[in-house]
Amino acid sequence: MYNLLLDKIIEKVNLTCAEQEIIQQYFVPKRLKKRQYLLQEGNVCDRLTFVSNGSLVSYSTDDKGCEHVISFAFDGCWAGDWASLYGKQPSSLTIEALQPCELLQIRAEHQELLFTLVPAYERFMRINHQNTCAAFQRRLESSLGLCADERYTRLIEESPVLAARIPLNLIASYLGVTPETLSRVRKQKYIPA
Amino acid sequence: MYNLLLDKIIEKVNLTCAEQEIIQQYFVPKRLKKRQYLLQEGNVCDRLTFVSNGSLVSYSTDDKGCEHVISFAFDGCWAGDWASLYGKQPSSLTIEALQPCELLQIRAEHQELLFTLVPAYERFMRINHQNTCAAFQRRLESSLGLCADERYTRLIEESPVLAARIPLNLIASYLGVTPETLSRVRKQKYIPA
DNA sequence: CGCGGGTTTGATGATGCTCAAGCCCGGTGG
DNA sequence: CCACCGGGCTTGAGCATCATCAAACCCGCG
Repeated sequence: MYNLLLDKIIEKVNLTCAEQEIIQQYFVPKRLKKRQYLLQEGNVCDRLTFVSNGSLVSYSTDDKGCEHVISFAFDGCWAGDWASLYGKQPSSLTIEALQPCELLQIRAEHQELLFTLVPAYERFMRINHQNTCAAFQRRLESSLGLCADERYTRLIEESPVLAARIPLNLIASYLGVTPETLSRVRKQKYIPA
Repeated sequence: MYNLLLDKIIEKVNLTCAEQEIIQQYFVPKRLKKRQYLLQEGNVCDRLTFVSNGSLVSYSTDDKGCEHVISFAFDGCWAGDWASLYGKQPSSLTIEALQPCELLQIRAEHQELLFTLVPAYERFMRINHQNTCAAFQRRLESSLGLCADERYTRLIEESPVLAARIPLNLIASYLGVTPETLSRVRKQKYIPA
């Protein structure tokens, strides 16, 4: 259960056995069934989640009740509402299990402790957040600069895994279009004749 | 020149005088005139920039030559192409001075050194990147969930400073609409009669 | 077998873009 | 000092993209 977590960290920084022990102590396991919520809009997100196994989706809900997918998280990914977690504000996101999940969670205040106890963990998180920023930036670039079919094309180029594992209506939401539009884009793309 | 930089860091973490000295040594000053480029699309972004004074805009350019503003940076802000800086890939962004700027820059490899020499600096950057993630997330939420006039309304609520200092055509680009559309939105909003 | 979620298809309509022109205003040079 | 220029902003008309609404379809599952 903890193997993937430690592997992912060791991929970026060195950890002694003792440090690995400490890290494990602060991450508590949690299971979610399909369709269960990890976080609901309005609650404060007070812990960071690592996905050992399964998949999660984060989405915001607008005035009209429409849901907009902000991100997905698969095995080895991290999930949470960054704005809530680091701003101590109520979450605007809902996070839900797309499949049965095995998760590892650390509470925000425990993570602060861990940063001090294991500096390498803090370094890991710094790197992790750098990559998250980079990913968000790229996402914004496509969202602002490309039209529907280009966004879809780029998505399947860059994240074939995602395209394969996620139902089309959620991919549509992630791309910022309706399922109908995505359907037409795909038709266009694969039956160009 | 270095005061604002150190202030911003000390706002989040403690620094001894010796550490402040070390940090200063790695940040080298640079001046930019209005309209000058800090980074051009295609080059690798190999340094992180702190704005002591002035303002910068980062934008990506699409196939048709249209520019899409990704972010602004004012006094006390950080700028760079995260995807390029942390992914070692050619930048898809151009960064340009909107006003004469006084900047402080640190090279990526020097920053790695600094992380080790001054752990508090690494902590600061971790926090800084957390906040950047949170900001990107909020931006994506409005971009996906709100229509043009709602995005503009939220912008002037949340960043009146930005709305005051930036010409409308750049705000339009930041919001993902054309200047014409923004103009009509503003008319609508302030002359509702 | 029938239900229901996800996907597709079609017709219609709104939002926001494009193109084109005019306006406002500050800066420059005669 | 004024006339001219140019960039930023506004306004208008027509149009493309994509959303909406509605219905049919497909297929796994109870």
